[in-house]
Amino acid sequence: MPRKKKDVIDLSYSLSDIWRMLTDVEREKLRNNARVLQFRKNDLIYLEDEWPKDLMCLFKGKVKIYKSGVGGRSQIIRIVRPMQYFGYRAYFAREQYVTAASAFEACTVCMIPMELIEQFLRENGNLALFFIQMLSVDLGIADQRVVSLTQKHVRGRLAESLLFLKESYGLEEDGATINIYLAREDLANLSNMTTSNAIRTLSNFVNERIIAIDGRKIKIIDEERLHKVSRIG
Amino acid sequence: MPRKKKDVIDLSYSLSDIWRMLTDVEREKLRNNARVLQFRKNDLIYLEDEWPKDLMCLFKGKVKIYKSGVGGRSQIIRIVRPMQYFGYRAYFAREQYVTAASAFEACTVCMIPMELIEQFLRENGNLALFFIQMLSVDLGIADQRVVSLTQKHVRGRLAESLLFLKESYGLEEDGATINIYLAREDLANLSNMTTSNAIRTLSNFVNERIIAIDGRKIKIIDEERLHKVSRIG
DNA sequence: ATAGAACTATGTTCTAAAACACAAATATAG
DNA sequence: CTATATTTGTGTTTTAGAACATAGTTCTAT
Repeated sequence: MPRKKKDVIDLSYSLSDIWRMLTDVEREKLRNNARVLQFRKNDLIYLEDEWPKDLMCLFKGKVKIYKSGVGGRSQIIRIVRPMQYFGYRAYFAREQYVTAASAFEACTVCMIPMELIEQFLRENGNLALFFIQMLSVDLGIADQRVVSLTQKHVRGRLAESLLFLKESYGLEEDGATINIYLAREDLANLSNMTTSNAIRTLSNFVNERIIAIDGRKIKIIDEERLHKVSRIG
Repeated sequence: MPRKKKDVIDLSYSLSDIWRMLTDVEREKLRNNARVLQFRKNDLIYLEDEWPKDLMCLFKGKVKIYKSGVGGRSQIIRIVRPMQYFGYRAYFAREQYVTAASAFEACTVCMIPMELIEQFLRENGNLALFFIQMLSVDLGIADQRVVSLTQKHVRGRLAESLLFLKESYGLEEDGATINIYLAREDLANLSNMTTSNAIRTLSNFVNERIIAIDGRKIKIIDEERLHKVSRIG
């Protein structure tokens, strides 16, 4: 499904976070081993139970990391935006993937063999700290998420997701419409609720003039209120 | 509240995971900067919103890492057993703690300044990998936990917690009693349910001859069934 | 040793959210 | 450009689990 990218890509820019920590020798090795792949909307990037091989950096597009749970119900664990790294946790833990990743929309992803990354960071304290920091931030978010998803009510969880999507992917030119085209089901899977509940609650938000919807496009009318609902419910 | 430990402790044994990766110079620095503190039952070890200073290694006792959520309801995020490290995530993420830690029972904890650890691992690839691996494993557990806590029903969540406690702290000499003395409330906070539900469900398990209870002591009678309940509910 | 506090147990009521059902509106493939 | 599949929207029913109430029991601190 994925196809190789033919255009020349400037890795020093696209991988700048990592690039700037490397020596010339390391940069050359990286250039020789990095592959850039294209994925289409809904393509799978990796699967639960696969063995991790590559560090992935999202160059373009939007990716969801999710986990299938009880009775096929799926939970979106985190979403990836361009310039972010993913797919490396399982390798470091010496485990198979416990999550799967798929493309919300057409994506360009850079794949770098994890062996190479591990080799680099054994010698490169800054790079090691970079990964330690990413993992630490993500673990903090995961801890927070456990409490939000289990303790907040439907309204609070959905409001939190909308704000989270806005933070992650930003707004369109009108300064109000969240820049992602999501099915209600994905919104539900992100917020730990049924699709009906996502639809219903979204309608309620519209009636309360907190948001406006036009098909799958969601416009935030009253961000203040949305924050409040996210906190209080 | 915490008191300094007077007895001499063999750090090379108690911190062996880290110790064996260090040079002689590093070991000397570690010895000069490590402090060993005693905590009594229910003592707080660190608090939400505090700035992290030390890497902590639990030498003796049992610790819970928890987070207070909506309406003061508390969620136990993870539990710590002897020889495990904790308290370092927030430092690496350059954040205040998002969790708190307290002692289930009398504990001995070794505190090592995080500045020292960071300094070591910048130069020591193995030590860096050690932390990367711990964080990666914990992040995988957290991802798994989000799904368990949100999708499993009360019975499944409680069964999972009992098995988890058994894995973490082991069994007593009889080969059946879980080696921890927990209030029903803690069991509830671990399993994301109300105390009443923990009590009621525990009673049900007793009636079904899956476990036996004697006060706070829980004996696993039919581990097979417990696994099944954890999966199916 | 004993009073008071905290914990455990169990029954009852209430409610948020899931499950189900179906119609209408949109996407997508041929 | 249709035809079919998928997604969205709403009303209704059901249910798991929270909330509440109260009593008995076991800690724990003085």
